[in-house]
Amino acid sequence: MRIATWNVNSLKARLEKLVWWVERTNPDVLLLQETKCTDAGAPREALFSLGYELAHHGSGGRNGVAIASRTPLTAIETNFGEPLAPRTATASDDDPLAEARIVAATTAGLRAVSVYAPNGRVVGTAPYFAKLDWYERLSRWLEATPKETPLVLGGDFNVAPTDDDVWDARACHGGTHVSEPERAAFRRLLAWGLVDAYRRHHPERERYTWWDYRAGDFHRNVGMRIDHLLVAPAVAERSVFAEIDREARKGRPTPSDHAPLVVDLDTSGRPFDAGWSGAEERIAARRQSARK
DNA sequence: ATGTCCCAGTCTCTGGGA
Repeated sequence: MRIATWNVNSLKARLEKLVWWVERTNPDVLLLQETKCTDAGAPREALFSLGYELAHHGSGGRNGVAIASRTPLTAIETNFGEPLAPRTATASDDDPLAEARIVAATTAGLRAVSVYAPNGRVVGTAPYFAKLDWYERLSRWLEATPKETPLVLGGDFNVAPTDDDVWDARACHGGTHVSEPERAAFRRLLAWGLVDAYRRHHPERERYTWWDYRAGDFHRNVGMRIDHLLVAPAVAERSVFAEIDREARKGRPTPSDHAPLVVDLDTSGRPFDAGWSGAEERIAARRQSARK
C-alpha cells in the first residue's frame, strides 16, 4: 500500500500536475494540504475519474485539507470534531482553530489524518503563539486516540524537527519552523508513539520537502523538511520505502513549492487492520469524554 | 536581490500570505 502527502498550494491551480503525478506514482491514500478550495469547489470528479474518493474540508481562499483514497472513506472528522467558526474576513484575524486545517477519515484499514499546521510567520508574534496553541489542540486530540489505532498523521507541519532538516541551521536561527517551542510541540506528537516514517528509512541530511519559490532556492537546495508522515508503531513496522519526490517540484505546469512525500507499506501476510476492529467507536467515545 | 506564486477583491491590477 502506498501513502502520500502533498501540500499542493491550490488544488485547482495544481490539478494538471496532480493528475500527472498520481498517474505516475499511484498512491492508494493521498493526503492533501492547502487545497484553497471550498468543499463545493473541490475537483471531486477529476479525482473520481482517477479512481479516488475525496474527503475535503475547506472554506476557500487559504488553507483547506483533503484525503483522496482508492478505498471508501468513512468516519470523516473535520476540525477536531468541532464545527468550524464562521470566517471573519480580515487578514489580521488570525485564528487557526477557525481555519480548515485538519480532516481525518478511516480508509484502507488506516485512520488517516491530513493536517496543515499554521505557519507562525515571526517568532514571538500573535500568529506564532496561535501556532503553538493549535499544536496544543492537535496533541490533546491525538492523546484522545486509542494507542492501538493504525494512525497515519501526515501533512505540512510547518516544523523542521532538527537542525538536520534545514539547509543552514545558522541562517534559520531565530526564525519560525525551527524554534525550540515549535520543535517541542512536534516532539509531543512523537511522544504519543508516532514514528517519522521518512527518517526511519533516511538518516541523511539535505533532504527537504519545501523550497521557497524565490531566489532559485530549489535549484540551490535551500529548503526545509517540514512535511511529514507520522505513523503509529504498527504502521511503521510495515513501512518498507520512503521518498520525497523532487521531480514533482520541477518544470511546467508550475509546481507547488512543496514536494510530495511517499511511504510504502508491506500489507502482505496478516490483515493490516488486525486489532483495529471497533476502534472507530472507541475513538468517538474518547473524543466525547475528552470534550467534557 | 524583498528575486515567486496564488487568492480575493479593489477585479486585466493590487495587497496579503506563504
